[in-house]
Amino acid sequence: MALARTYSLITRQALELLGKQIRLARKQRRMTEADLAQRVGIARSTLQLVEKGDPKVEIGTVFEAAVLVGVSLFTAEGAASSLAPELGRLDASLQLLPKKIRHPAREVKDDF
Amino acid sequence: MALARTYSLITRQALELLGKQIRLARKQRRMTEADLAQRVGIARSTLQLVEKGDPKVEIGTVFEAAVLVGVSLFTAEGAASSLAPELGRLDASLQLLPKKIRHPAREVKDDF
DNA sequence: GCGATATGACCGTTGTGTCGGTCAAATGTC
DNA sequence: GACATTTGACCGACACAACGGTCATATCGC
Repeated sequence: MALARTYSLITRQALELLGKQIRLARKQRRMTEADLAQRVGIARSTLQLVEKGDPKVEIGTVFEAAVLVGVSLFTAEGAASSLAPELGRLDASLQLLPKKIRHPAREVKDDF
Repeated sequence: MALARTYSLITRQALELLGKQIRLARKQRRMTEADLAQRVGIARSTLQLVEKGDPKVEIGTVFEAAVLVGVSLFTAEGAASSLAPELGRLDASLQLLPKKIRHPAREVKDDF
């Protein structure tokens, strides 16, 4: 077997959180696993991994499942039909920075 | 070739947003692609997909990259060392709902 | 209670994402 | 300006995640 990849605590918690949000939202909408899976276009077994917060599922499928049950990805509660404004702001910020980083950051402070 | 999976606009925007946040944060920390990729433990080519917002990368790698450059996943700006409280709340909510959904939700309103 | 069915867990096959490499172009440094 | 280096794009091979199926169990509706 290959060496298992490791994930930070925050990553694992975020994954578990997202999965449970999806599961909760699905139940609130009275959908079965099979039903939601079909809507997302994935197998039921895959949806089970998603709701468990498995790190190895494609991010696109997880996000899509979230959207289909009404879990807002970046915006607070409900609202947010478009993320365009934020995208624009990010583009602007990126323009301000140099396109290439030279100084390969000798030592970065892992303060988190 | 197989039929390409489709993703909703919101999903695509969220993916692009997250990718650009990572890219921005990486540059602000003066890290090169190669540097960050190595830290995350993935190939540079994969990191490029992550920063582009490609839907088919593993969600675990994307989240890990985000964490490593300081992009907060669910909490607002900076803070948030632990997501435990939210997890607890979700668990509580889940307890309140029936464990199994019968009524397979004949028609769900796709209002989004 | 009983029947229907949703869920949890598991498994072999197969499609495909990841790797690691290359090359050209663009950028920042001196 | 010249050089070192980062970035963008691409590719074949391999590892492995998704599929979709099964089975046992537990739960809900009646």
